[in-house]
Amino acid sequence: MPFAKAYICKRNTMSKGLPKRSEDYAAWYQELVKQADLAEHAPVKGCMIIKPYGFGIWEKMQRTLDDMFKETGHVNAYFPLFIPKSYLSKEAAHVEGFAKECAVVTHYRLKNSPDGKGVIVDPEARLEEELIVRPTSETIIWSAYRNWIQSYRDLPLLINQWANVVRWEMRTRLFLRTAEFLWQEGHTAHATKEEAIEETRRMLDVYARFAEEYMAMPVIKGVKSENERFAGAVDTYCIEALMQDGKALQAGTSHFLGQNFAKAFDVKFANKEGELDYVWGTSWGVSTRLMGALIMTHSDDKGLVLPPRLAPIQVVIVPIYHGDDELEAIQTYVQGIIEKLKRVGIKVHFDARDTHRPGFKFAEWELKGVPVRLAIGKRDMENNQVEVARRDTGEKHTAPVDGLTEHILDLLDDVQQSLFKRALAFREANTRKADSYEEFKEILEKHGGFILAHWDGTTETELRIKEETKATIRCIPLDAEEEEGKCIVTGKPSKRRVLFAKAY
RNA sequence: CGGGGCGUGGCGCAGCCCGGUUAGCGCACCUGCUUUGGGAGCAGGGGGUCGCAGGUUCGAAUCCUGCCGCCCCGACCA
Repeated sequence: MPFAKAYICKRNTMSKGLPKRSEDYAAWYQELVKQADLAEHAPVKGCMIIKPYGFGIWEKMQRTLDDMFKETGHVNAYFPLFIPKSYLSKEAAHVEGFAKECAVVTHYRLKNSPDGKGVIVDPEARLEEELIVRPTSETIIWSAYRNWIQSYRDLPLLINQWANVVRWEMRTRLFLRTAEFLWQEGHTAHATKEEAIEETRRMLDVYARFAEEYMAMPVIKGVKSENERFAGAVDTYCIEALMQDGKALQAGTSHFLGQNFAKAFDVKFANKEGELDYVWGTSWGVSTRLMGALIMTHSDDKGLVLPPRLAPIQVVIVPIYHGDDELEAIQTYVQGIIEKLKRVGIKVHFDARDTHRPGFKFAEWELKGVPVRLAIGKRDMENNQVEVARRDTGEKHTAPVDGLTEHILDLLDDVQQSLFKRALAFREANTRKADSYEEFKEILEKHGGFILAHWDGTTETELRIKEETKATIRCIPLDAEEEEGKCIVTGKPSKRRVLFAKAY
């Protein structure tokens, strides 16, 4: 089982226990990320090292999403990390949005320091045009699309790229907000507005399906208010999830770009009638932030809790033995079990380490969130059974070795479903309606969570609420019912409730 | 950018006020023996330019000056 070995042998801290979520949620999160061996801080401020176990989860996310993108007709490509400074400024709202957090490359050479200590930037080697490290790739991609698109026959253009991007953030947190992060960004071009909007919505649905079916994380699909919209978009759609501490997390966004980038980069096509028109664009992305969402949706005071569909190790087997002979006997005995589990695609790891005792291993695999644990000792072998423990509830039972594979498949499926149901129940219990500003503030202070309230649709009101309560409009839910009401702040008429929360 | 905190073996810390043996503790690591159904015990062992640069002093982890870095909490953002 060499794949699992890399996940377990490199950890450099192993303290007993985590901070309690109820006492210090931020500390719990931070410690969990480190102790479960997902990531650590890099020497560069705001950057992180994603460790093998954390990256293993990300890889599963990537693979699943990538398949979903392919199924919906997209292909992958790769565009450069560096963007000429002039490109960024071609779309007015876009620069405006990103200018404050760009890393800029100004030189291309170092030289030995005159004092003999280390190296310095060679002042002779200044770039003629400075380069921006991409905070997102719309500009460089649309500059290429200009050459790729001439006719309606070139459309739609459905491209995705997996990449790293850099946004120089003031305040960072592992996975949730880092200066450099990994993501995918889809960039599509279409002949009609309707088709582009359809694409925007389709990819939003893909994200929602991924979040719910794989991450077991319920999300609310919605549209952003003007204030929260992506810089350069006409409309920004999003999926919003609720974390265990009652704060909202934007887990993915899909933008309808209108013709904004087409106009900025002069991307025109000839339609069937031979008339020239600007193409319609979309862009959509999810990032390693999903890791943070995953952690904060399911995990508990004992550690990580992973949904089976994204767990790098789905089943761990811990032998309980006296002496080397017994260990060997168990090892032989479980071979058959392991083979069968593998054959149906279950990722299984046999923890044969003789340097740690069972109790230690139990605690460690719980910390790492492995969904199902099997323990096998002499007694079990004699009775042809194993002890089965599920991570999400902590429940243990014994199961016969005969038919174990089917039993485990069912169990993994059950864990997956239960996690989703539990998270959904939590969200429902923490989604409340407020019909006055007083009530709104009270809910926010007492419970946090999502609040559905009427809003007059103006940025002024939105900003005032944000200023006074720290809560923001997470989205206007797509499935919001038509309901006559009055804005909780101004009393002006409103046709539907919007979703508020304090957010990450 | 404001406020707070911290830099001492891999990790977490003590020591610093009040300068003075060989810089200490827990975890981790290595060796051996006994252990193994919920985070093992004993014995032995290795590992440190005390963030960096100056200064004061017979003597600096400790006092002074300057610098650097990181983390946490706020204002902005996925």
